[in-house]
Amino acid sequence: MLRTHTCGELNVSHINQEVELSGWVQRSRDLGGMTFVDLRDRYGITQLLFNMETNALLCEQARKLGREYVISIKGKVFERSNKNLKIPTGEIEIIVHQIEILNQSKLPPFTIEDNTDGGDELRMKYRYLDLRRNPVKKNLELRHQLSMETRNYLNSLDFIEIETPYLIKSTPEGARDFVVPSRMNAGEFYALPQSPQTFKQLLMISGYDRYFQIVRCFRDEDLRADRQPEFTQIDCEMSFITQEDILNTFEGLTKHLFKTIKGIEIKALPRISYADAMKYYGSDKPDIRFEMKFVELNEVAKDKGFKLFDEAESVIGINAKGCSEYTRKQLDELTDFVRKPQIGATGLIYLRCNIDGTLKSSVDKFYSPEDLKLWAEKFNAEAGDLILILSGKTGKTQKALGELRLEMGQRLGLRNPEIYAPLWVVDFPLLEWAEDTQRFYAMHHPFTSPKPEDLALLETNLHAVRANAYDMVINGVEVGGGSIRIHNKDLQKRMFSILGFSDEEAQNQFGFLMNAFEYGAPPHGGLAFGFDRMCSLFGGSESIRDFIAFPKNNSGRDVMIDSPSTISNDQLAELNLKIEINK
RNA sequence: GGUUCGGUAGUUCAGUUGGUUAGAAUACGUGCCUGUCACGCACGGGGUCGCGGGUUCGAGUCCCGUCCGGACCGCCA
Repeated sequence: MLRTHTCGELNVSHINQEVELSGWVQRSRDLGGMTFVDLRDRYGITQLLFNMETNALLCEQARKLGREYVISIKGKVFERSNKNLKIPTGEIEIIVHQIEILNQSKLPPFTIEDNTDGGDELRMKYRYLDLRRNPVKKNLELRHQLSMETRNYLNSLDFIEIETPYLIKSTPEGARDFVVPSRMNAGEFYALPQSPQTFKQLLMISGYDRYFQIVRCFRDEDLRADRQPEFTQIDCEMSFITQEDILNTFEGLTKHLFKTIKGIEIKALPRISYADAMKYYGSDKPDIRFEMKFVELNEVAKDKGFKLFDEAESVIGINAKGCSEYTRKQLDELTDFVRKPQIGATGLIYLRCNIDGTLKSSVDKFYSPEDLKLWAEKFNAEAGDLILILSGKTGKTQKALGELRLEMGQRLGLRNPEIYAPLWVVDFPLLEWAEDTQRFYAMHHPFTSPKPEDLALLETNLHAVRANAYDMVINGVEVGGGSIRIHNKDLQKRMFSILGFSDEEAQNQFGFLMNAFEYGAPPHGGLAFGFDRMCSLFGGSESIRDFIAFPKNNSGRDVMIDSPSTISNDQLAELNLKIEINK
């Protein structure tokens, strides 16, 4: 062993002990007659002291140490005359009598400090240096704690962790698959799993009635700050349960994690239907840290001669409390915001509830003061409030107003990262109609069961069928989702046929599952949490990259190892592949 | 596939209407300094202004193209 202690554990109780420490040189402070060196390892920083008077040779040696040199020292623990109460080891220091340089270091391309001077790109290229920094280290430790507590909790409820294969079969539904060529089966490919969905269902059929897995999943889609091509899920499935059992079990997991990791007691999670989420928040993942619910104005705003509203399917608005003093410039900013192509509204109508009690709107011409008063009443508006109104096609307008609601929440400081507001969104539609391909797609996935009371609608109105599907949403982030699955072969076949699969295609792609349904499939269901998102949420960050040791960039590249890359002709030949790039 | 922002010292950034020798901070180097802990002070080295083309007497600055990176839309059952 090159150490008797770590750099984070020595304190006044160790005074006068001979110790041996190893680590990296964080920085040194040369005061002429004496030199201080901060020695760092995973556990902390310990100050080393070299004195010119007592050991000039060693002190000269210490002065030559560069940043990130790896050294091992022997010395004695002393109480400091000037204590630094900002760090746990700040009351002691080591007077060194022997030093060994284990390895030198080039000057790092960015400083290895909490507030580094390095930009994202450089930090990713030298990720192994970035990982030495405290903020990143804390994130990985948080991730570890979350995974441990998840395992503790689920283990205590008799869940067992079972690994499922990574080399599986490509299926056309859902996200694009990453594929892997098979050397032994020329011209054939494995696909990496987008999720272990079918395998966990098969485990239920095998009788492992409480399964979980903290598992890597792969999707070949464009990336975002909260999306990586490979990401981790807490994947869970249970048998002989109802939706209620699933919600309670994983509400319990969420509470357990908040309590053990953050020390926060979470109250019972509110449940709102998908329909209400869209109606009141314009989003299936509403941020309910703040109210600002949508109010519909159709009754009071239409048929008064204002063409924009008259022709709109929906006139809806939000009440931005205390914003009546917004300047023309601020209102213009908001108008520009909603008109951005990503939001897609055509314009923004406002109603100021002035402090003196008067009402002022951008559409005064068309409405009497009494009309405007009716509007204000709908919002329970008080003097000082600002009503912001959008109109148009219902779905699009809800979505745009949802974005505006989040923007106003942000501006008003209502999206406090210290506050956590989890909820369940339930009763999702089973199916989604796609105009471009003129067919239905499963909103969740094709194994999701319809609500029993909506089964009849499968024959009459597919748009209206609701699913036994649910999402957990925290602070506007979809952290998890799942469903009660279909466990009956005929219903599964019916589902595939609704999705446009021929019997043959369905049998070909999912025959293994439907066949299994014929051998005593229990009722089952489950859900999966986005583990990376969960980490970023607990860590108070928007980006999941900070919580992944070796993440990929926006273009799906690992800039450190420079992947993906081409492969040799020999490798291609072995795989029976020929590359022809179409551009 | 699209929108948008950015690329200047090792690093993070500033750089005015196109005009003398491209700056700051930090990091780094040297010297001084015996209680620092973001040590301090002094001095110093450090630039293909992403790349290519164009406009101009003159381009870091304007135009076109291209590469790279960030955020977003589409996409992500």
